[in-house]
Amino acid sequence: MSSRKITIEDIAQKANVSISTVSRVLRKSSGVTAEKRDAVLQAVSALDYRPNVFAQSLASGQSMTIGVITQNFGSPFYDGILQGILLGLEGSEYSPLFADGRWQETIEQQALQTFLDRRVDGLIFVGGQLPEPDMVAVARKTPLISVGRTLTSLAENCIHIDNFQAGYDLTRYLLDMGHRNIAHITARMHYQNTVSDVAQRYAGYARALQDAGIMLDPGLVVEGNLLQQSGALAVEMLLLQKRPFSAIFAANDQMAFGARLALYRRGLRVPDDVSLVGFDDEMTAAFTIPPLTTVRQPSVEMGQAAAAAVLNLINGKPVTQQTFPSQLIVRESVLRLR
Amino acid sequence: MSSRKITIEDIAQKANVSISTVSRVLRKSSGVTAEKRDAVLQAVSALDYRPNVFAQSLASGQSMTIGVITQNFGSPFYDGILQGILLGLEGSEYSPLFADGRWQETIEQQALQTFLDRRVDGLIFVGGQLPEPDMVAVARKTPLISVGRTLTSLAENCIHIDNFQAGYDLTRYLLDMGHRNIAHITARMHYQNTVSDVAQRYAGYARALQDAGIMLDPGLVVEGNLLQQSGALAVEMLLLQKRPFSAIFAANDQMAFGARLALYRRGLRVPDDVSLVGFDDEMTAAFTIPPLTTVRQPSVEMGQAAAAAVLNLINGKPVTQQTFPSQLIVRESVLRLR
DNA sequence: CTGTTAGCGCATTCAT
DNA sequence: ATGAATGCGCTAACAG
Repeated sequence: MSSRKITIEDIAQKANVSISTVSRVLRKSSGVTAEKRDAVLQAVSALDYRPNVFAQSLASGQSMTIGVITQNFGSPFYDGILQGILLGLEGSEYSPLFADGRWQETIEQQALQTFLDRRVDGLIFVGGQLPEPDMVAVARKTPLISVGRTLTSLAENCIHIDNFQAGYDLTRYLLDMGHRNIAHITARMHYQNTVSDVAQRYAGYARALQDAGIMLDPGLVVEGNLLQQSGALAVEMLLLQKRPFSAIFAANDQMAFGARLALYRRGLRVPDDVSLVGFDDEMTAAFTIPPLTTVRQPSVEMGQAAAAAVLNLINGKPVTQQTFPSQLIVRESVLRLR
Repeated sequence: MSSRKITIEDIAQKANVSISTVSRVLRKSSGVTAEKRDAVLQAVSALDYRPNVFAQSLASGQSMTIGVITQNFGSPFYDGILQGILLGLEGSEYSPLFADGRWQETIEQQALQTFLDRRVDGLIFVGGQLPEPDMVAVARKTPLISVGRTLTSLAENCIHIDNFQAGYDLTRYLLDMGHRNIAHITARMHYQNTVSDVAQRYAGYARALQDAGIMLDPGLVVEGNLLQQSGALAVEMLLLQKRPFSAIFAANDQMAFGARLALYRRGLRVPDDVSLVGFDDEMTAAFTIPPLTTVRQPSVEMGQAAAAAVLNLINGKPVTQQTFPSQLIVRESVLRLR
């Protein structure tokens, strides 16, 4: 490997200018003669020059990166958001750095630290477990946006759908289909002082029942942990209660899948014996048997919005809380009664 | 924000030593008096000092990072590999940088370029579309490992299962269950001069039939694109052929899910009318109706191996091609005939 | 508009 | 064993 790394100086020489001029055309800052500019550009492509990002960052104090911390690379739903972020960052001078918190707070903490060490200019959390005070502390130093998790003390920095409304509408749909005994599979609703999105879904469910003059039966509300397995367990518990129910509203698709399997194991058909609805519209929801009725969050758009928001924050512009509309996706997992 | 960023110099002052000494204890290099070492360490934690990675990298020429390029953050299978990589890197001085190629060559190319610009010390490709010559060129400059994609001219740098054997075993299993007319849903088998993993699966399928004295019926082999939708289309095509088949072997779970839906739409029951097997053992495979028989690749272990391998390459140690065993996961989607 | 110069924060010789 | 000095490659005043 004889080819020494080429630097800005090589370009300067080949273009017969000073390194500052080279820097100028590269950073497209103040005016430079078209002539010199072309010469520089030519030299750059001729020598296939790539600026050293470390030197750049060290000198400028900016890393031109945005750290994205998600909780699960394997989830199709979060994946949509990541796609959106990618899209939203396209064309901006910033490039994303990804990390996966794996739903474990220590790992998330590490990821955050790594990003902070890398001097990211902005942060996007997709979900997350970190205590809200920590988030606030970070936000004070670094522009921060949260998607899919609502931070009460950082409301403007959050991007989400109206989970209450969505939960209400979904329950309302089941009611309209003639269901009266609607079970609900939720998940831990509070974390530190953060009210999670599933809590809002639950609240919507409760309100819809109330508005319909139906007494909410606490025995029909069971708690899972958002994973498939817990959905199956939830159904087992539900069945143990011996309380009748004709429909199940799972707070996310994963748990709905688990519930689906448990029902199958018990010989209960969907939707003939029990109707089932989920939440998130994961990719596979359309391919289950039967295809699952669920709620779609505009994840890609939300990701784009998140990207746009950090960019704004970085540029000192203010951001306002953004609520996106969700959409009821009606498929075949719900039976019309009577 | 009065607190100016604290640097190595602040530590040096507080510990009454020179910055070089501080640097020494931090880099755990040559001997330093226990006394001074402790003083430095104390100052470090007292001031909560975090070295500037850019300065470090600029001065040392190393970034202490490993770039991981995957093709789909949303796939549970790839997710296992990423988990493994995380595990394998744990404790090493290197931290991973993730990027998602989104199955698009241009994006993958960009991600690679970004990593190269960031001077990653090593690269791990999880799947990928880049032309093999490009990969070879990159490998010449930067330690590189490929997981889930076999590069013929970079064999030692690849980590995979024996896809031929797995395809053979899976087909053999169907034969043992009494099936004679076994359809196969595959995918594009060649990309540039790379023989893809699904091609090996197909070869195993073909050989198993041959060994069983069964003539392979080309009409029973259809091509998809690894996505769910294509599995559904494949079944439609299969049905159009009017050729009888009692089982379908899809080259991956995603296509199996699609096939499952198409069968459902056609009123065909699984496994009563048609048996179905997939490949990859994605998380949801266990939660479909019925649960899907498939092949599990030890993705986490493969990820760990990949991490270990890059680390070795970085340290100048040689690596050898690694083939992992796969495991047949028998579930309820296959009917024993007669 | 353009060249010169001084750091950015740290690793690393080179002396001592 | 330790400190002083040099430079990594680039940006950003600063002069001109």
